[in-house]
Formats: sequence, C-alpha cells, structure tokens
Amino acid sequence: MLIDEKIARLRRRSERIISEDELRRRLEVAEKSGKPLRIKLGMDPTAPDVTLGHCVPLKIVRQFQEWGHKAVIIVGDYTARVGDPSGRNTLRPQLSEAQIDENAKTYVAQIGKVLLTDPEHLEVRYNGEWLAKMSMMEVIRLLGRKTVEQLLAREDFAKRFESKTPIFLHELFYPLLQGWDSVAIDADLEIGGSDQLFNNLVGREFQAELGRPGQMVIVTPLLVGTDGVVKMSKSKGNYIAVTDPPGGPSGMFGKVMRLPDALLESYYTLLTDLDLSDVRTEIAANPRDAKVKLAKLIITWLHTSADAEAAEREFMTATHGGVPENIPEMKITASPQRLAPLLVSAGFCASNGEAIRKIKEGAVRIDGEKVPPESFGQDRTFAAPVVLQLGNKRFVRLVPSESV
RNA sequence: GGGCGUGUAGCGAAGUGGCCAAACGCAUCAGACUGUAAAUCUGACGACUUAUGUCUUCGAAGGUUCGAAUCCUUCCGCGCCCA
Repeated sequence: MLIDEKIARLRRRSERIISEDELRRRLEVAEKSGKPLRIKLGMDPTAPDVTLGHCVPLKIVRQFQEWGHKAVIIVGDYTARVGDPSGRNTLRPQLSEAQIDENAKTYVAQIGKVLLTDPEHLEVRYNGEWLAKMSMMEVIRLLGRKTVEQLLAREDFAKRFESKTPIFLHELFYPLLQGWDSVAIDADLEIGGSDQLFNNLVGREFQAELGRPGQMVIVTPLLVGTDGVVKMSKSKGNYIAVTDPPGGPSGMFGKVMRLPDALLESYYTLLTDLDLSDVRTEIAANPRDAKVKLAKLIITWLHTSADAEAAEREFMTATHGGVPENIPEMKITASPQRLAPLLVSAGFCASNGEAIRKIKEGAVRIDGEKVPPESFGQDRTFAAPVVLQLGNKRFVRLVPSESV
C-alpha cells in the first residue's frame, strides 16, 4: 500500500496527526530499513472494562500492526494510582492496588479482541516497571521539566483553576508520568483519544529534550456514549464493553439498537471500515436497518457472525412480544410464594417495594401474560417452568425444584 | 493559626423547629405511542409480603425539645479571604 493511501486511511479516525509530513517520512524510513515503528497506546486500568470507546484508538493501532509495526501497550498500573485528570472537573477517585491489578490483568485479554497478539506485533508493559523505581531525585528532575504555567495551559486544568475547583499537585504530575512512559519505551508514535493530546505531546517534548526524535501523535475523536451526550466511559455508565454478551438485556445488540440515531454515522465511521457515502445513504434511507447492520457488524467483530445472527433473531423475537430462546434460568421452590421477591432475586428490581410497584404498573408478565396489577399480594404456586418478564427487556425462566 | 461560608437522596438544588421520606430539575425504571431511536404524555423513584402502617435517612457523634434536616456543642470534609 502506498504511504499516501495509508495516511488517507488513518484520517478516517484521526482528529489530529502531529504531524502528517513527519509520519510520511518516518513510514518511508521504516519501510526502507525494515525497522518497525513502536506504536504506543496507554490504557488506564481504573475500570475493568475495555469499551468501544477504547476501540477507536485500538483500531488505529491494529492498522499499524497490519502494516508491520509494533504495538506497545502501556498498562498504567502505576499512573492509575495517581488518577488521570483528563476530562474531569473533579478529582478522580484513587483505587486500591488490588483493584488496579485485577483490572490490569483482564486488559490484555480484552484488547486481544482488537489487536494482533503475537509477540512480533504486540508488547505489553506496565508502567510501574520504571516509574516505581524512580528515586526522589529523579522525580524532582522530572518535575523540573515543566512549568506550572505549561501545565495550567491544559484545558482541563485551566477550567478547574478558573472555577476554583481544587487541583491537587499529584494531578499536575500525571501528564509528566505519562510523558515519561514514552521515553521509557522509546515510542515513535502515540495513539490516544483527543482528550489525551496534551499528555501525548508532553511525551514528544521529553523525547526531544533528550535528543531523540519526538514521538508523533495521532488523536482520535471521542466516541460518544450510548446516552448520546457525553464521551463513552465506564463511570458514566453509557458504554458498550468489548466483553458484553452479544444478546440479552444488556447485550451489544440491544445497546446498539437503543443508540440515538444521531450517533449512527460516527459509530460507523469510527468502529467500522465501510464506505462512508454508502453508509450515509443507508442511514438516511432507514435508520433502523442501519442500526441492525451496525449491531451485527460489531458483534461479528468482537464475537462471531453466528452470535450476531443469534442476537438478531433473539432481538426480533423479543420485539414482537415473544420470548427469546436463550434466557437465564432461576431455580425456585415449588411451594406457594409471592412474585415480588422473585423479581428481586432475578436481579430485575432493587427492592421488594420496587417490584411491587412494577407489578402495579403492569410491567410484569408470566409466559407473556400480563400479571394483574392488583394481584401483587397473592401467593403463587409454580408447578412447571414459566418465563418471568419485566418490561420487554428482561426475562428469566423460573424452574421449580422437585424437592420442596 | 484567624475570619466568613458550606456539606441534603445517583447528580444538581429547595427546605432553617411540627403540614419532611424531604419541593423542583436532570438521570434512571416502567406504562402508552413507536423503529426496544427521537419527541410527547403518564406513573414510580430510602427500606419493610403496600400499610391512609412501621422503620432508617439530610457530613459524624453527642445534646436541647413533647417534637430536629432545621437550635446548641464537638469533630470531620470542602471553598473563599487573611497570616
């Protein structure tokens, strides 16, 4: 593939490339010398899930892998203890070491859904490897590389400073640590979300100060979450995780179908490689079908095409008032009991009171039959398995046990 | 260290002795409508086998009072200003 073609392809998911000329040059050199570029991507293991939002930069990394370059994934186990202030207007909570390590472990498996994982193409590093070893003197020298003014220039900090929201010193330190990662692993190019631009450029400056070629930076647009309003993130609960099941109440299919229409084009752009003019035509013609197609594409990508088909069938069944094929089972006793506690133990309702309210609202069905609202206080006996349903998303098969 | 503020349910924000399980907005869940989208309307939104019933909540602990989110004391967190 020609370099121009490669760059054109990258642009689809790039908000900024710093810089394009440099990238062109260094790709050329790499091709001639056969020495692959080292592509850095930092992952913050604050949350256990890798989301579709992470997939946008990951897809760029994958692209480079396919062109023969090496992905260097930095799991920020050490920096997570500091808390990335990016995009935050308040202090990020600090997690316990155990939680962070737990999360970090699952990351490698999750990113494997998007990246090539052979050692030729992937290197995974934990930044505690070098950061934990720094002496006080080294830390102070690192601090001496940036001025308060420079750090406050960053938008997040500037806003917080302006609005007198507290900024703790360790938060100011975060970009420096992340920049130092680039030095430690000798990155040629760093990929990140556009909210990482500042941090990424710090890495570039550090390298240059040490007389090396500064890393290039590509930042991607941020994927808007399922709420259609803010950046997809675990903490906002507006995310689709790469490990989400294909179907079911909180599965990928349903989540994609529930996306606001306005998000379709950006999802297609950032998460698929389909021709965009075709995509636009399809969306304009029938947003619903475009959504179904997107859901299947994503499931095929992160699971299998069979899963995509199954999820679609299940979804269509549920949509038309039917009961999906594969639903969880819950063992219950055969003796008479009230319905509300069952809704709670199925995880549909947080409390008995809420369950009773739902019954009163007519939101509960058994085998598709609406449970009469006034019958919430009656005992029921289940002789054979039945399907208990709340709304049109949540189903469970109640299986009465033989022994009482 | 001093002065002035402030801390209410997931978030924002009312309430400043009884009518407060606590207005209102957002978010959420459900019903109607629909394309399981948007918009709109309706209901719910601390817990309790739902009761014009009981219990636990308004940063924490004590106290005053027949009665406290509201008054007092101490403590903790946060903000601004002064040092």
